[in-house]
Amino acid sequence: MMEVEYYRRLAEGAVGRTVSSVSVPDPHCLGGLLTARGLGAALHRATVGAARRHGKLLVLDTSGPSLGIRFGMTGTLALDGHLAIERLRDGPAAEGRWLRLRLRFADGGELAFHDPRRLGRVVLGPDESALGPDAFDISGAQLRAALATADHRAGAPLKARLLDQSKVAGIGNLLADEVLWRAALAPMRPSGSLGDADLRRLLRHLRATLADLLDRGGSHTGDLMPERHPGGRCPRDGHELERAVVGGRTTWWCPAHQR
DNA sequence: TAGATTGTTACCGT
DNA sequence: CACGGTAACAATCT
Repeated sequence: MMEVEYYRRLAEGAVGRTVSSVSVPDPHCLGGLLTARGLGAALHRATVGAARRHGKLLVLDTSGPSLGIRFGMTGTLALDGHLAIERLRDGPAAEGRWLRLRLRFADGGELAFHDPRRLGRVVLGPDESALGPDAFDISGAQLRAALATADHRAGAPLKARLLDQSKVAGIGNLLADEVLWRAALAPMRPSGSLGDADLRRLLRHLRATLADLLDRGGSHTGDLMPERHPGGRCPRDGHELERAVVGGRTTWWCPAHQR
């Protein structure tokens, strides 16, 4: 999601520019019933009004319909030939090998969506109502509500709730592990079991981690990242990390200090 | 080579 | 019905 914020910032450079044509080298990237022809007709001569982000969804509002882009695991964006993430500058995306969608602007520039693994999707009029509050500006009350469970229900594991985009929008697998590690909370704890002190600590570390990793360069830049392998050790106390599948994703945590 | 992968969603069981 | 777990998707990388 941090990555998507980089894409949003890059896409701000498209604001005020008018689409002259749309090409879709890989129609597989089109979501729902959208066709290349339909997308082209909808965006032709549309002017980009804003580049917004809601969780991992990038939204380009235009004078016509809004364009929504989900990046999957490997999608990335380039504006006027400049990739959003510098470390990918010389990568295959720069060759155009995985170009899935390209908007050309009347001024001669272009916005390109590249996606090697093709899990990303492009839609018109994305449904944002299914997304919870954005992790960047979630309040304490909203976080409490996101983790709350129905009476007498144990609830999903804490990490599963954090990954649920309808509860909190924008937290991915690596970020979830990093935040829980920093907040000293075990990922499999029932989400409804957190007390006030736990919730305050989680919110504080969520905010700090987002700011920190955004500054460092993305969700893969966390302190836990280099230790996510068999034999990896906790950077805080040196205890061997444990691995399990929680919330459907590979999860690494320190059994010594995460409770 | 076998296994893992930064995400989403349809489907299934409780 | 609401909730939560699982597999599938797709292609690449280690």
